[in-house]
Amino acid sequence: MMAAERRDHLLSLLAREGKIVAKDVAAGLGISEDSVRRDLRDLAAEGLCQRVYGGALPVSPAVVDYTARQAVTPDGKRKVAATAAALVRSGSAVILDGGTTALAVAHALPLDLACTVITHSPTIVVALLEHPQVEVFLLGGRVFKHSAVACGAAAVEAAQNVSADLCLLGVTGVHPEAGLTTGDAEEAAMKRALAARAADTYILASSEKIGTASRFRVLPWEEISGLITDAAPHHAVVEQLTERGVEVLPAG
Amino acid sequence: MMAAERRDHLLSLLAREGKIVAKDVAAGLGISEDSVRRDLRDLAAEGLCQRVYGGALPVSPAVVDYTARQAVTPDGKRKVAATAAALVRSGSAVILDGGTTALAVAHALPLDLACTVITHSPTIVVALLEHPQVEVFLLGGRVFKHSAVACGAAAVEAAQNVSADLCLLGVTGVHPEAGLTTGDAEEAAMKRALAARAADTYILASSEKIGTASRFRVLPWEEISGLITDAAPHHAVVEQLTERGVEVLPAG
DNA sequence: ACGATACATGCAGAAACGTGCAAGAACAGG
DNA sequence: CCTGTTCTTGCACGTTTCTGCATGTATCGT
Repeated sequence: MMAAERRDHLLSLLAREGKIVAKDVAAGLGISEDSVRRDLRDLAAEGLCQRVYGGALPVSPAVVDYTARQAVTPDGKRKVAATAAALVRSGSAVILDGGTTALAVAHALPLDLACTVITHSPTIVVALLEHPQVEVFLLGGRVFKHSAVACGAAAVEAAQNVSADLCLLGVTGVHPEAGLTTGDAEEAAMKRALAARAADTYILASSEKIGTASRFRVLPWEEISGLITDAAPHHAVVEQLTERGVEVLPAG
Repeated sequence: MMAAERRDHLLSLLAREGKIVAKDVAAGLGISEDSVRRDLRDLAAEGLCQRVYGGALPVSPAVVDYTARQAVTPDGKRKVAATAAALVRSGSAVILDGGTTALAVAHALPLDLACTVITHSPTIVVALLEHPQVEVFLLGGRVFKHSAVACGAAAVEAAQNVSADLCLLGVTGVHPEAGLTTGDAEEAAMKRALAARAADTYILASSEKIGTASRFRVLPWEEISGLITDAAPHHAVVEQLTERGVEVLPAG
């Protein structure tokens, strides 16, 4: 069991169980509590968990930070969402990812727009309830608390049964070398499955995502139709992407 | 149960119930009252709650969403929900219907309960995000705007792939002759599909539903395990149901 | 006013913690 | 192949924190 492996184990355990008890993990993995404590200390230093007496807890309970994120939609996300919403034509079918930016897109859709939205996010569904003309198809599966979307084998399978004109994907990292990335492997797989079911795929990337990379690759540049961002067109990373042939739609 | 975990528990309990009784919490968590009091003292010192004799209250009673929720969730539904929530055992799998009563059940589940909830309601999923220990499986399908649940062939098919110990169904009509009814044919079919996947099925029926009937039959009396209602046990219709062999669980 | 209950405080055992240290593995450079 | 370095890991030790109990005090309901 290597150190990095242990760290991953701890993080996934934290995501899955909502807490970590140092003693139990040590016993479970057959390593000393000291190592567990050391790892937890490091993770806490990186802001990936909150150290408490006896173990660790998520930085802030998944729910809390989700609702908190939901409370305020930063200006950048709103601009990106508005530009993305403009891509949705009346009568078309669009696959909408989960996450706060996608949620902003749902809110940004014209109230009288008639289209079909396919999503794996219950939050998006709830948001679209106030769009009477929008037909919603929900992809089911195991719900990942962290991002409040359906993931896993069942969700991917459900995605195989739909097709759409457009797919709007959120990611957490947009990097010239690393490509489009997100922090969870299951989510990455789900996003790939969604993108594969649409004729065109656009990435929603508010400026703070530009130039950063997360752990898991979602898609290579070749497989997306374009990137929607509010970052300045002359931004170094954006220019690099344009050179690579990525179509960048400026938002704002 | 770690100290930090306990604090979180207390805070969420406070947010949900609007008050904390030290003795009850101590008994509920199986810890000494001293620990609870110590925690409450600390929380009060941080301004996160207001210490009072016997327990604690929120810092500002106005911000408690409990009161707001209480306003929209009638007393009857809350009682029914609480009784239904008590049926859910730790580690079990429960199918939860859509609708306001089922939503009340989701809110009534203990925050530290570990179980699996299967539902076709995005609203329920969102509500359960604040239950870190609850594993949620979402059944996808075409979303019916009227009741905000997934219905139709895809949803019924998705339901075929799950099994549960318990199914909690809401209906709009409970009538001795007409049986259990609801206002939409698709929803009725979906409820049937859900009930078929659980070992036991209980009906959530706040008192205003008793004695009324809607257009579409959901299930015959024989196929349910019981009825949870806040209607008086000597209510004419309830007595009739009891005579028919329906197990009635009083909520109150 | 009085009994019952809740409370604060002090205390002791237990558990968790941080730190220093040494043994071992991985690795680079000679 | 050897050697020095660095990193990791487990252990030992002293320290801190937690928790339940006991004691005495404060507060509540009647």
